[in-house]
Amino acid sequence: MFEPVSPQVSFPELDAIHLAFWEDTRIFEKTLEGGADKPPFIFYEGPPTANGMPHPGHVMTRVMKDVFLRYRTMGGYYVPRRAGWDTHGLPVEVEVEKALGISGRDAIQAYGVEAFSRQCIDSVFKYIDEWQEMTRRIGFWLDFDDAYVTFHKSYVESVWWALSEMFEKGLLYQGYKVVWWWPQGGTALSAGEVGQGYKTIDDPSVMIRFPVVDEDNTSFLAWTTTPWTLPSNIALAVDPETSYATVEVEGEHLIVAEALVEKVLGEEVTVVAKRKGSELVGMRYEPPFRYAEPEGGPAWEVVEADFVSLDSGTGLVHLAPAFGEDDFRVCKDKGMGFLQLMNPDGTFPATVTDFAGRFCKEADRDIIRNLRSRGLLFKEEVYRHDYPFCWRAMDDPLIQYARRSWFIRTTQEIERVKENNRAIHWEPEHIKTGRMGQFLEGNVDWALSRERFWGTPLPIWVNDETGAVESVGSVAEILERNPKAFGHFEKAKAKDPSLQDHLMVHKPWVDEVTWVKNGEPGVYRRVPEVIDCWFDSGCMPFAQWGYPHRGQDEFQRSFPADFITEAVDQTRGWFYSLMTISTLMFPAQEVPHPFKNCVVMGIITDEKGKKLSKRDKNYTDPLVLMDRVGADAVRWALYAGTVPGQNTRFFDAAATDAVREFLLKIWNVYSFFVTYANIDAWTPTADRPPLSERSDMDRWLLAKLDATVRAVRRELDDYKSHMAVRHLLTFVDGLSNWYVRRSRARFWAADDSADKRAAFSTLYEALVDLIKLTAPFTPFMTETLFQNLVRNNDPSAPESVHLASFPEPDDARVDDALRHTVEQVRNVVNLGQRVRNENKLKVRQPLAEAIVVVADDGERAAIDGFSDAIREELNVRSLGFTQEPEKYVEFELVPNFRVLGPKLGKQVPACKKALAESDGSELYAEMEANQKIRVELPDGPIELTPDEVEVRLTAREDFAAASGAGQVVVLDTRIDDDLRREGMAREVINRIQRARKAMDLPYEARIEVSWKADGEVAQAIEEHAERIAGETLATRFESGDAKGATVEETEIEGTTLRLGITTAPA
RNA sequence: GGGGCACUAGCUCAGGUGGUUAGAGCGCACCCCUGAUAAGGGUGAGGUCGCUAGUUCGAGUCUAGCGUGCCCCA
Repeated sequence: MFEPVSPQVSFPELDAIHLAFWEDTRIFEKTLEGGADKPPFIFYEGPPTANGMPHPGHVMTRVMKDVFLRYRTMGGYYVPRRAGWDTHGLPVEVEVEKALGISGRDAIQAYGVEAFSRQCIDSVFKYIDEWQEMTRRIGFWLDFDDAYVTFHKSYVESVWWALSEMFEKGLLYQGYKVVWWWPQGGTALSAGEVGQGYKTIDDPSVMIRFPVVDEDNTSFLAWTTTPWTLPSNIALAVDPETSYATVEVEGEHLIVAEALVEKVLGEEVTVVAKRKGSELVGMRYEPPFRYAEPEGGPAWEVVEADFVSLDSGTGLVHLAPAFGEDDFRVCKDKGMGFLQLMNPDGTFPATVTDFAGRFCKEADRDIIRNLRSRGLLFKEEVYRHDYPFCWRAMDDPLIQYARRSWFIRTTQEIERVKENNRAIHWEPEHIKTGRMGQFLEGNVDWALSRERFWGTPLPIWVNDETGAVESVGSVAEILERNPKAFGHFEKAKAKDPSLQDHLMVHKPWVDEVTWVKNGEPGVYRRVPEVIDCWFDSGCMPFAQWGYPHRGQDEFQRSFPADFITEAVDQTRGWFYSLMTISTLMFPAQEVPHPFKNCVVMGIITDEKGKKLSKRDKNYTDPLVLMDRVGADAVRWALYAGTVPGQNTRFFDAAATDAVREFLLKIWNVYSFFVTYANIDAWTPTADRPPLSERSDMDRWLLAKLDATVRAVRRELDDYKSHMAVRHLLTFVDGLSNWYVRRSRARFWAADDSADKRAAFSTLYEALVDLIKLTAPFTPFMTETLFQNLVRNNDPSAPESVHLASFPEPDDARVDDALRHTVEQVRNVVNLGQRVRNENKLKVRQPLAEAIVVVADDGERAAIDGFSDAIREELNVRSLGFTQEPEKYVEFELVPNFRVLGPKLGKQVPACKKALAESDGSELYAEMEANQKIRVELPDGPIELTPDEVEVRLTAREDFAAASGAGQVVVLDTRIDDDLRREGMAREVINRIQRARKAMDLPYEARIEVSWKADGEVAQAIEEHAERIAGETLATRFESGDAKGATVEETEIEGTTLRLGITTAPA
């Protein structure tokens, strides 16, 4: 027996039951048992930051991870799933700053770095409960107990090891990086922060003379909106392809882009000479200021650059590499020198005698005045543009400022990174050559260091006297150099035992670690920087195990990963850091590594395509949504609606649809099955007729199921979950709307026939395989079905559907011809229903005949095999196949382009024309008779075989007929007395059924009916009394005064019918 | 400014290698069923596949240009 199933179901309630069940019985842990005997399937969890609330985007990546991991688990793999947390970086610091009500480096230092770090460590798991609950609720199995954490000492030591290796290989170096700098705050801002602070302001726009050396009375006219950077000028940039004109203006010669002459200098000028930009390159000029000599290379020359625009300015751009990213890049490429005449606090240093101590932007006016007084200023205007300010102090402008910074020389090994990238299976494919490929093409060295507090400290120690540099890869290496290096930390810990050991490798404690070396003067002290937290997470393949200091075996076993998935924003984030670090660290490893397959999800937006944001409240909290519709609905909506790489408009309606379109359909079939199985006491141990003895309908369902199994496996193997979803939907439609609908009578049958046993067996087998097939997608509902259908009846069955095996292809079930036939049959039924609809012939009214016209003999016979089904669906007494098709249809022969295209080439249009102009019926007859036809083409006659043409049938208009997909269905619309009375009888059945429903009778309840009617209706009832009684489960059905518990009076074709209905005594 | 992605029915989206009647769900209209029933189902209307060229016997699908939107970077 099965537990009775209500057609009404609350999925959220079932969720709660299964979550408890899985936890109580430790199903997740059991999927990991026997790991040594199974092939491993390695997954890396991209560590989220738990100091923000999870939102639907996180739900999406989590369910996407889960479906492939469950699939592999059921496929017999050992699939460990270790959680991880990303815990370093600016977002954490900002949260803490907010909580403390402080802001900026100085404020943090004033507050105390020690206390600040301790606040950070407390903050990183602020929302860990919400994260774990969301993860649990959505059904993503993840091992949180053993999570890796990026701030843990052993993790940090692994990262140190990686950095130290890179340092030894010369891959880690110090250089300059231009950042957006907040002078008043003394800190760089991240791109995200910069983006938040734009204001529209007016800046001076000045054109300055740069006198040409060796050309008398001639100046370059260059343009800038930041006069304060002029003392640090290094070069002028021109576009090599643009034409530059030397123009005579009031006795002097000025060089500007030819296209801008009129705009800049007016019409009253004489062009003296023209030169291409490339000819100007290398020319020297007098800089406007000479407070200091540039270092590291030549200066004050014209160079070419790719960003010079003619939209504004003069076509020559002043370059100050210390204060512009483009400037820096161009000057570095050309090997130019460097000059940075500006203190980090935004004031001019003493060297700049005229403006010493002045704040950069405020000095602009004086600088312009100075230039004017020396005759160098040509023109001054006001330039209105968007300029970034500090988002925390909107009066403070940001400036671009070159800072000393540590880099990883990724460019040195970039070809190997590219090779690795090419070997990875990206889903969607275009990431490989597109977003990631292009990113790698433009690769620059990884700016690694951050002048912040809460991060992995850069493990570089510099001798404060000799400048010698050392890197270390572990605490042990430090202790070798100085056994008492952490004495201060031990002391602090003795005073406060709550101090976590993890903090000994963090600021400020690690900054106190020093050592000296025998025979060497000076003390080794750590550099102040911490590192980019993307480097942390990129180290996770080995750092999660503490490798190489420990966890050697674990690392070997779990490297590289088979599968990872995150959203597209990780392309330049985690995906890049994983790939690059792995390439640099493990040069001998066969590509791809450290992951083989990567599914890149798009981002989730609201229904209008807008990014989800906490502030706009344009999404429902995932937990609230799940409590409303259940986790499976949310999961299914995401699988059905998201395609890798594509943005997804996810809104609550999609989850509601998922319930109706998928979950409830399966539930209805399940409920139907259990109801009748229990009535008949059918159990899985009953006799199961062999496949060969089952009906076409049964074998069709199982053939369809098998095709679905193959398709779903193929798509999941290929990481195309959205395609797998479509196959499942198609199967469920066939199961519900064809198999069950057509087979219901077989389940009602009173006797214990072989056919009924076949029906139960088939439906049972299909349901069980279906839920296994679906379990990775909707783990909750499928568990319900599995427990009741399988586990309840078989104590030896797996304890959970998630411990069961994923369905395998079964060659015995394959029957492509049968699947094709049923498609044809369903099409015939649809066409017939269309004819009825168009002719207003309700299905209740029987008709004499349906005539099917098809162009193919074999198909005709196959369809005839389903005659019963078609006759019932269409309510016709007979199904016929006409001998004279031309009476009902017109034939048209069209080339089979797929076949004829390659064969005929340019003659295809001629062939199509010739066929269209011939008499289709004659051609068809000829083809039927000879299995070939002859067609005259301009280039000569050709012969066509049946597979080279396609026969199209169109219904003639003078019949009640419909055509489509190569078939025509004609209905005989004549209704004689006999048919009409049968129709009336069906009306009577309909009225009694409605009354039963109104009486709320259980469907197996027997009734007694008395009826009263006149004329043809009475005659119809008498003729069909037995059938009426049978279908309505009436044990007595007789004419007479309508009396009973319920008396119904209705009308059938103008005749009054009175019905008296009583429940029959048991 | 650079790179990437997208543009298909009123809405949300599918459409592996180009093949001639472009699909689904929702919504809408009409209807059916009433023993899966506070469910289920059918039929229909609705599309110059963003625009313009090109390649091809044949383009939603390939190429180029343009337009619009989104994402990443600057």
